[in-house]
Amino acid sequence: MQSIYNIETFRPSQGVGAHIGRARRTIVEAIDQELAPLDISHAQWIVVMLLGDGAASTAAELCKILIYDPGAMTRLLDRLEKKGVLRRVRAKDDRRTVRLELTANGAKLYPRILEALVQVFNRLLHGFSKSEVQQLEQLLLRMVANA
Amino acid sequence: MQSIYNIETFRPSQGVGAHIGRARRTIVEAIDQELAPLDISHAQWIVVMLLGDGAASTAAELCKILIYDPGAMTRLLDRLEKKGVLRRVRAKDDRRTVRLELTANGAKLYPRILEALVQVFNRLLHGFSKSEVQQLEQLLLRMVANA
DNA sequence: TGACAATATTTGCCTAGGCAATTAGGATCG
DNA sequence: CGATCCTAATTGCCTAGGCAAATATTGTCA
Repeated sequence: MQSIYNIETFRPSQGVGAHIGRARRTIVEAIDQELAPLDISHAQWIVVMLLGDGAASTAAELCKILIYDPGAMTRLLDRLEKKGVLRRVRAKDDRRTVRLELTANGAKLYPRILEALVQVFNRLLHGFSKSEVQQLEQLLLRMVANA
Repeated sequence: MQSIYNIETFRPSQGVGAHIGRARRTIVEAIDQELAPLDISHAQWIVVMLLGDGAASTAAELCKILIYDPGAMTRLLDRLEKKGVLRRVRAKDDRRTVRLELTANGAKLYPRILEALVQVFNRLLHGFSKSEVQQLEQLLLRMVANA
């Protein structure tokens, strides 16, 4: 299997990394604008999104998924708890872990975040066929799987 | 043109956004590990990379490319200047702008960063054909173009 | 079992980033 | 020319994140 890049010809600002970075910043910026009325930071709506989606239910899981510092996560969760978005519930089976649950207010937030995401992605994916979206997802998945 | 996602079936943790986020975090983490001996943060090596590559030469350009706060950029550049990585040169034609130049030390840093990037991307893109890499780049470009 | 490693979370300390206001230089157009 | 708007960079103030150490709990295995 040939190498993709070599040091003589690689231009970092034109490589896959630069494109992924730009795409990610574009997405975050667009969703932040969409969610501006909710007065919630992007780190915060990502967490609410993952909890609402059921993709994570503890701080450790969030940190793993997001490659995020546990100390910073504790404080991020503090802020969301103080806002009344979520609550911490000590798990019975493993008393080290704290289960995170959206409150009624947090649960109301989730569909609004979802709506913003759907709207932004449909705009950014305008002109894509479904198979192109799948292709994109598959290619990214394969990159991550190589880590 | 059909919509890609709709609010009833969209699972954010499985969408394109989540994959892009994961890929980006995976890349940054891998490069940070590779560059750990240089004692340089990822925000810093990205800047050195863009300067070395010639993709940017002023703070404003960096901010635009990176969607980054100008105040934070000033201080990031302060740190790199204090480290002796770059210097600020007031432009003659437009006295508002400060041109950024890598110092001899900064210029020595660049190939090491390049090497780390090439190594990491070749690993993460293992098993990709060149046309698949191009496909990935094109799909991401089209997303950003829709912004 | 008992020592020891591993995991989940939290706290302290320091660094870094976001926002808004400020300063300075340029561009535009009457 | 001059009033006004735009752009580049910086600063102050506050918030947020990274790292390392501490605490509590669970898993491992000799």
